Amino acid sequence: MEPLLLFPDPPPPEVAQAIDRGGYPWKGVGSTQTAQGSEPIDGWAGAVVCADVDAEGAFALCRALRKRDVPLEPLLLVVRPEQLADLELREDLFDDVCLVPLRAGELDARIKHLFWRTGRGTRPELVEYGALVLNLETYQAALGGRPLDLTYMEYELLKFLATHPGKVFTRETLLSRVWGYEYYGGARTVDVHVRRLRAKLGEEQAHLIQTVRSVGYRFGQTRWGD
Amino acid sequence: MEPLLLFPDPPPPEVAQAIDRGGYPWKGVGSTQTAQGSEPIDGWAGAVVCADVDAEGAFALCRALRKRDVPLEPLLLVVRPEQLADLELREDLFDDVCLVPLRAGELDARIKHLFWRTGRGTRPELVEYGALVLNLETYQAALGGRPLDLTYMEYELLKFLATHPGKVFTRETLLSRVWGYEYYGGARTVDVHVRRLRAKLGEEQAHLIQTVRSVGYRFGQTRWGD
DNA sequence: CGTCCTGTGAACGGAAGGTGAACGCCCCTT
DNA sequence: AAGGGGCGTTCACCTTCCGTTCACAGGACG
Repeated sequence: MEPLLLFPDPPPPEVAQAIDRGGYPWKGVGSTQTAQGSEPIDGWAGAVVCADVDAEGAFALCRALRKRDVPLEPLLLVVRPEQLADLELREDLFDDVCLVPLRAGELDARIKHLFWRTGRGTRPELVEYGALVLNLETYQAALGGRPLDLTYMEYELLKFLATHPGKVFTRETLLSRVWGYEYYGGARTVDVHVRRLRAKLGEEQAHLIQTVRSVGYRFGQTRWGD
Repeated sequence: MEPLLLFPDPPPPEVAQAIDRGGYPWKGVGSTQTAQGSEPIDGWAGAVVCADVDAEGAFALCRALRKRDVPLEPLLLVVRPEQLADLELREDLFDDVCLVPLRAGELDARIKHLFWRTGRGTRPELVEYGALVLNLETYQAALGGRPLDLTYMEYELLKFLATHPGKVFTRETLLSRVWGYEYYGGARTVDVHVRRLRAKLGEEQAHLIQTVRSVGYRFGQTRWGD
């Protein structure tokens, strides 16, 4: 795991101890310049900036970390209660705040939640497989940025397949899972929908849906098959 | 401004006082059921859920508020320090935490920051999407400066759609969210209102409301990246 | 070579949504 | 109290779309 950036250097003992207890690697940084120089190859996992002593330096660092091409996230600010008022016009500089003196477990819980947020939190519900992206909220599909114009059943079928990559489904299974349990109709219907999906995926990506002879269909690559 | 939801009912005095000091309107809610029943037409501005006494009830409420078609945001959880460990597998239920006993100004600062993050609170009186502007205070709508003469339901429907651009809503969802939970009527009513909205938007902008066949309606263009 | 199985093209039929109009309710005016 | 206009709702009709089916051809496998 990439390390957390901690300001200042050395950081307050209680903060460093709390982060150590959470098991996160970290590296102290004393100024904006050293932050650039000592940045890991894979970047920082996040930052914990203590503004309790050198408030000006802390805010300057936050600003610098945010103005980069890839703004650093998440950024947790540690301040004294009296400094809360100073945050009013600096909302864009941080993602969460923690007050000193720290309370047991609070810093750890906040870091956990921040990681969860930036990892999976507010993002729209997506189903992704390679260049294929299905947006479940907007009922839209795209392949390498190019939007796919799918009908309802095509979308549902592709969604089901893409959420179970590599697995083979019989036509009957697909009919019951995608069309509905009570569905009673010809199994060849699946074939036709697969054909149209392949056509819309384009010759390039048509192989994403593979035929497993005498069994059914499979979505996605197999590591040792093709 | 729409009120904040506060749990439980009545909320702890120190929490209620802190929110009053921030100048936010609020309404106490005692259970998941009453939360539905007493919800304002324009929805809640957010929620502050105190889990210090009735933790189970608080988490159940959070879950209910998040599982809706339009998840309630932002949601601030208030817990005792010993409860921090209970949050580990419930990261999706809240946006921020605050510990009791409260420290001066902390709750207020957190609510401010949450509103800033979610984009509401800063200017709740306007809803903008491209050339479309809805003035929530005066109940007026304009398209590229040209005022739109909308009826009440047309305005409400357009407002709801425009505040959730890109997302698809079924007719049933629109009926329950725009018309009200207890509404019982034909789903085709939505179609007619959509038609009139499209007509008033003009041929140029009629595409702002898109039909998603077999699903419902969607407002605005796709947001793939941002 | 024969048989299964799947790909392919086309056609059918039904469902979903657009459209125009009418109904009924409420409120305002006279 | 009667009349009328605005507005939300409902209905009937029609068009378009698309899911389904069929027949046939091509390919895999024994």
